[in-house]
Amino acid sequence: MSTPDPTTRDRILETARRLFHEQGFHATGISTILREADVHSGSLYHFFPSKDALLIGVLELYIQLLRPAVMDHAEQAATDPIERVFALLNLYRSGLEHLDFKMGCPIGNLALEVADDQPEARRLIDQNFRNWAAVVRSWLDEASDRFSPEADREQIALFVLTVMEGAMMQARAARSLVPFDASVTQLRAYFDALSFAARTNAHAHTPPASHTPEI
Amino acid sequence: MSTPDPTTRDRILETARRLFHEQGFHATGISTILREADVHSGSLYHFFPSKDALLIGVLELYIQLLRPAVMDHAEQAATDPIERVFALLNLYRSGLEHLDFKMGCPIGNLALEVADDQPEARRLIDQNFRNWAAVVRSWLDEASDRFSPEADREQIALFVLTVMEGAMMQARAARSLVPFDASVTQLRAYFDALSFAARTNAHAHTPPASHTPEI
DNA sequence: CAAGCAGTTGATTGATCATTCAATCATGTC
DNA sequence: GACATGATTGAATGATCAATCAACTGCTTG
Repeated sequence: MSTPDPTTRDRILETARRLFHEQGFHATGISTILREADVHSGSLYHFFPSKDALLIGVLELYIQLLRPAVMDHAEQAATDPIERVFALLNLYRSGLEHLDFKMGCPIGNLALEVADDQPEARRLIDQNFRNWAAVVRSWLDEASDRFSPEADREQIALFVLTVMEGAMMQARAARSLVPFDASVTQLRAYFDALSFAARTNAHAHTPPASHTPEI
Repeated sequence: MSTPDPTTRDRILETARRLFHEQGFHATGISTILREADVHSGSLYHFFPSKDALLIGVLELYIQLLRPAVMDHAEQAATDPIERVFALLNLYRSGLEHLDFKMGCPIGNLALEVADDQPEARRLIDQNFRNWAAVVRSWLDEASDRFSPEADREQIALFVLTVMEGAMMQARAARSLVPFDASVTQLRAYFDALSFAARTNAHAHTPPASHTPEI
């Protein structure tokens, strides 16, 4: 009912998306995609002129999936905007656990595998990252009362993405949630400190914002 | 003088290391390694029985390179242990800039590309991460006066690695230092907050260490 | 000088890679 | 029912992949 008749194109995209996530882009052969999607090569090349074009299609699919497959679940898991940030991180934590550390963030995986000779794919990976951080940013803005006016919420949103990706990478390598939980715990402590600073920002004892590099 | 006759094995390892970093593991063909190292296939397979074994050799090489090629430079760039942490991050920043965002952290790249069917490689990637974090941990311990006793310096060291890897990934995707600098700035603010909390830890107004998940 | 052996040569293997394309099928239009 | 168009079939292409191996070289040791 909800998915009455997936198009051939959709079946190719979904299979490629899954295999790129499971095995990586280079490690996934076209023949495997054809077999698992139950499609012949001519059909694939009818819709996607090359493997690179297929990757672009997958990255566009991920842009569409961000809200329904990721962010909606985080928003459902918590109502407080700050708690939504950590609910989001917890979604990725659950993914690690359930898939036995075999797969990390699909965009992160592609980000490090896709070389510079695929500029369009690189651009779409960047767009995925920007959209992800923009949702976090919107949550932070909802909780603007818990940040001091000097706190750069755009930077903090990028920082949350940084922590998620770095924590996923370490957890996969260690096949353990320890580094992931450690990173999230430290991020939580930072958020607590920011909130504390916001509550006492009229005083003189706020931590100095020194060492901020020129950008 | 300093490198007076690299052995064939060393030449293979160094070429493979460079190409894996530039292009990734799967994207690098044996034939390319052979050409650029000026070696014939039999010689390569005399030392390394398979491409996977070559990857293991490269990862062991990286373990050896950590101190002389990375950490020594960070220690030379700053004497204060906390500043060494940020000097280390600045080394990676320089790498991004210098190489036009084409290459990130070689270990991080491999961490996301190497699948679970190469358990020995995965273990060595984890070892590289652990050694990296252990050096950071040793610096944090040197500056233990700037952390409150409750601050978990082991977790913080893992957190620094998380931030480095996540920031490198985002910077590469964006082809911009903005997300990298944003992440480092936020990490610096966290360190400042930790230091501030340590200086005032006798008071009642320290941020609550709530929401720490059980591990 | 003989024997042994680590190291090297380089052609060759079969498998798999991404991609092509002429033929065929399904569907809607005039 | 003729025609056009989009979609599908599936065998075939040449390139490249990792890996093999018998022959050969140069050095060391007795």
